[in-house]
Amino acid sequence: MNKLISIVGPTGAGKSSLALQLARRLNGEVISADSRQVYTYADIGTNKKPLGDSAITTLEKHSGKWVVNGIPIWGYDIVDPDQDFSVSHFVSSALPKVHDILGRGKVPIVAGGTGYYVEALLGDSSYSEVSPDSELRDWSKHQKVEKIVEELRQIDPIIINELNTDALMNKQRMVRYLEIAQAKGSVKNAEIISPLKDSLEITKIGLAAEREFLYRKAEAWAEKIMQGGLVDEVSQLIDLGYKDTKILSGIVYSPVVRNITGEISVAEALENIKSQLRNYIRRQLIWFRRDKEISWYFITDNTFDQKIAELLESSQ
RNA sequence: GGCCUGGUCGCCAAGUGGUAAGGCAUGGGUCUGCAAAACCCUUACGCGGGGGUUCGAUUCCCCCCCAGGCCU
Repeated sequence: MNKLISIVGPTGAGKSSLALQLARRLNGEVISADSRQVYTYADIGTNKKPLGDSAITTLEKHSGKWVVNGIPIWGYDIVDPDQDFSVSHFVSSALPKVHDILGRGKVPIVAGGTGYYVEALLGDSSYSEVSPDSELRDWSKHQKVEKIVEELRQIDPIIINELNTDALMNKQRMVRYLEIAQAKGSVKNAEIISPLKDSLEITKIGLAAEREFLYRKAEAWAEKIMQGGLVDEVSQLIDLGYKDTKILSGIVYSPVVRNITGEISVAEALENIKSQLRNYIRRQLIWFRRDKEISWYFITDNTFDQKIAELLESSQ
């Protein structure tokens, strides 16, 4: 059975560098599972381009992949910032890549912090390919969740019973379910589960550390990119006309935009970025906690290198 | 030395003589195309300290402490 390795964990835990190491050792190629690294022109704020990483000796950018130290990393620069991108796009792009890599006799190494993307690709989480219905979405803006839920109940009462109360209060998700139900008759009908889980031997590696350590590391990174090119990157994105895109309204980027437009100071922007990163790390840890198949490695453990070495031995 | 204002959860901050809003942060959680998203839940037997009045005070009175401002 063919092998696939996945590496997950919160930002800053070192997923990419471990992925590169494993790729070199095992004759593999990396697939990035990150909802922000797919965008062109967003290199520093997404950490595609780590600042001051001496381990990186060569770096070539191509559309859809970068080649770092001779190792291909797929999933970078797939689309421009003004284009739609979502789980389904990710799986459509990554799944063929997995087969492609296997077909060349190499090992696919999926590394990323977007838990939903990783799970959808591996088959641990379902998704659907129903396209957004802009009319429905516009209409829903002026509706209450209850109204959306009622509409959904008319079409698909079964799903309503299966949903928990948290979901029923989440308008964004209810609109999506209604969208799917309207297109397919029921939410269940649209369910897609990736087949990878059953056709590959998957090794899941989780990288983690103490909360405080991760927070401090993320804060240090924030300071580094703030001084080292993030502002220029954001200015460039704005100049290219991408001011109102998803990437610029997300964490790390939005405070910089607000600083550039004069709403907040540099210091405030930095604090904002740090606080958003801490929050993000927390949510990532909560997400990955669910998957009991993940073997966790603590990067602060002084036997970390040794344990990784043992892992490499066993996966040869 | 005198006068004034203020001292409420980690931070910001409402408020009442009848038993402490809210925001942020924190922590937990949900997850079928926005997932670095969206949403849900969670946090002060306590309102600077000590007396007093009262059936009852965080809220009223007295003293003290602290912070800021002003005056001599």
